[in-house]
Amino acid sequence: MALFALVDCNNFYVSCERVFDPKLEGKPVVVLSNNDGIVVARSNEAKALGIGMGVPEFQIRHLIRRHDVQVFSSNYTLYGDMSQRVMETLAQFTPNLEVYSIDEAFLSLSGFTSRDLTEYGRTIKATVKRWTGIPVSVGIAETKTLAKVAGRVAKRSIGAAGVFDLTVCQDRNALLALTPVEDIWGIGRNWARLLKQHGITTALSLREADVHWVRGTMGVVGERLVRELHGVSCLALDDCPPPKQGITVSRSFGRSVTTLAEMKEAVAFYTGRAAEKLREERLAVTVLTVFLTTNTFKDEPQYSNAATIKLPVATDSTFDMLRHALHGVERIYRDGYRYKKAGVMLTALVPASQVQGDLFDQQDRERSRTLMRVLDRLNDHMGAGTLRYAAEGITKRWQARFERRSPAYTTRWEELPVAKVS
DNA sequence: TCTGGGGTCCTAGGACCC
DNA sequence: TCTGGGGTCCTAGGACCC
Repeated sequence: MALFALVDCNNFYVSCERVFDPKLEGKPVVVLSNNDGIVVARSNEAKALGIGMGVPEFQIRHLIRRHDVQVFSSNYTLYGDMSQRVMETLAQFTPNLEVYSIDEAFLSLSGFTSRDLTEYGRTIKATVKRWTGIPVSVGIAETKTLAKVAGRVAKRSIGAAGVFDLTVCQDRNALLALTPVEDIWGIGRNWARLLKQHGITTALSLREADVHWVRGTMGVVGERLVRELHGVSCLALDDCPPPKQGITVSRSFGRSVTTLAEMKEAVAFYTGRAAEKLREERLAVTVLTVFLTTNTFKDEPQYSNAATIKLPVATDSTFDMLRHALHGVERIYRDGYRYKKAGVMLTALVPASQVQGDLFDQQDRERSRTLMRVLDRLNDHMGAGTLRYAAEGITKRWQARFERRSPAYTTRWEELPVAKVS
């Protein structure tokens, strides 16, 4: 029988901030998205105040002021590093580990059935807390979907204290009946609405729904989900993820961009970042898309467009990508609009080691590769942006704001936390 | 004044081929 | 009257995830 544990970091970004600033413990804390736009993580105290996920910051200012909510800009360098520490800790417990997202992992526990799994879950939870400072909850069940349900119980039930094993649960049906459909992994807003229209409101009623009807309305995804709720594992542990299919870098601007020159600077910057990620994955790109858009929330003239460029030869060189990307911007940019966002997408990726040559390719690939290697190493060691392209510009007035960002405690020497003894 | 960013998978429909 | 059938590939769009 298949057996999974879902390990989920509690309020992950908030917990990362708390590790380095314990005074935040017990207080309402939120972390904001890029550009300090919306709420992306809340402490339990912040949730209790009614602060929703994805709510724009300006809509909750009154709550922030009244309850002295601690607000942070997101610090992805810190969260990425902390995530890696958590995942390395989990890897101590099993080689069969799927890192599902920045704050979640599935562990295969097949073959562990002779143990007391709740006890094992507690050991995992305690070890992660001790080694990284991050609190997690653990859900255990025969399928990934049920492990998610178990994880939800682990988090909410006081008795569970952060660990819940569904396989030894006395009354599984009652528990599924207490799980609203919209809280099931794989059921989003649209499907929840549709299911409710048909009287399906809980995980239990979805499990008991007619499979053919589900297949007809929700396709194979829905059918798989119903089977998973029945305890039939359809989603295997994916412990060696396939190579990325696409790389996107896009940002909202800190203030509107209204000139072609500034737009080109922003796109040059995004292209540089995308190219770095591409080289990290040892991939090369064959299709590059540039897009830009005005602010759809505003009542003003709207325009958005994209240029897709098929490259003659797959490349991982920032210079190649810059040339095409900037040409793309020139093609789609229209004067007279206030732009809010732009981005670069790299698709149709191939392994960098297998790039197809081109008879008419005049460039010295080897030289450009050496240059890129030097550039990446330098930026890696000396800090991002140490060496960058003239096309990115100097002023960067378009750059997003992070006004309340915590220090990069774990990844920059000059921002290391200091312990003072008095 | 102020509304994120980066992904995956599935499906339907059209083009094209034999 | 009556205009094949089946496969593949690609793309756009819709759903979802964190």
